[in-house]
Amino acid sequence: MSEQWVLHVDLDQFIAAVEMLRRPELAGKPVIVGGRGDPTERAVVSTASYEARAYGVGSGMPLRVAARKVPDAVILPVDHEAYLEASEKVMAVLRSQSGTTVQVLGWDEAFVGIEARDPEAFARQIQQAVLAETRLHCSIGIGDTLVRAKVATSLGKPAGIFRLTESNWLDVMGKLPTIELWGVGTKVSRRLATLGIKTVAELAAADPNHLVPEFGPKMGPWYAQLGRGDGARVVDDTPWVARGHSRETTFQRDLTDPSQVDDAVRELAARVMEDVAAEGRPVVGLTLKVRYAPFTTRTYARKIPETPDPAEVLAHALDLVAKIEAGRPIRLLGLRAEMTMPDDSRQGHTPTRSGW
DNA sequence: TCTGGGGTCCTAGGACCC
DNA sequence: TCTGGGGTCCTAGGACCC
Repeated sequence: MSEQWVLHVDLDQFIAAVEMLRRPELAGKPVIVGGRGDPTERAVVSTASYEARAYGVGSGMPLRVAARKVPDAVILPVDHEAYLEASEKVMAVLRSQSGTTVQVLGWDEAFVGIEARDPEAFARQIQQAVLAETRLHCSIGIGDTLVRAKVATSLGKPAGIFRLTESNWLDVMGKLPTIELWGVGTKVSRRLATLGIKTVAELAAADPNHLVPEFGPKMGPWYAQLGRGDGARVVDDTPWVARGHSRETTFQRDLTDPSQVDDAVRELAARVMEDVAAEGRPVVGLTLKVRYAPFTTRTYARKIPETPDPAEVLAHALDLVAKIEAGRPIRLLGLRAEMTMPDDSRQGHTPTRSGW
């Protein structure tokens, strides 16, 4: 009997692997990709090769710190186009396998819905096809829900396959801390601990209503469901519809001059509106994000009358700039444009937390 | 030597209306 | 003079993911 399965395909050290493909001499070396490849600049690590991770370098770490930890690391600039191109090849391979439904989650990962008697055999076939077509290795999680497939992948890394279903979920995951769950980070795991919930098993056993006072009516029950590995079982390949677009820049030297801030907003608005225009949808809201040095972040948001006109959007953006605290040095400036949804409702694929 | 850039969603609190 | 609830909209902030 064939059954429905969810596969979660995740490329191993994707960005570093792509760099090694075009520079084979890097294989086996500690490779760090981040920013413009200059460790003296304000930037963070996008990906580190397994060799670099052995020194304690991970993504999100300041590039300067990473460079200090691994003095002989090869540090490369981020090359979005190259990763996008590699990603599209991988996704094409996944779609080309017969009977697959592919839901892309990012450059280097996707859910793949299949019907199979032997999902491990199917997964091996995918790994071989991806390797043959792209020379990239991937790990695959197999699950009866999206959440279990996603979590299973990390147990199969690197280049492995792991199956998590209702029947072995608690055996495998029960004793692990809640932070191992996808969607539970440092803050939430700490708040769960104050309720006496430290492990996945404890979360799975929690009464959803007991979590509502702490996390609210949606998130409370959702965390309880996560603990059980429960959720959607069907991979949804409906095309993605973006809710908005944003651009951010971090200034290498803090900005204090208001005219410089104005110029920066003009530039960000222009770049954001390029993306918006490409979709031909109007803008309905704006958010300006400011990081005051050293590390306070404030957001200023505003609904605006629906418009597709970049000049109008810019005018509203410059209006928001007036809210910036005068005289405080600015380190990061971001601008986000929210767009209408088709039919003015949420259509297309919506991987909301509650939906998963 | 402090902390990127692109996203998503949820919650709280105030304003306002009936 | 004092003050009900319910509902919606908006803004700000938080949390998480890759």
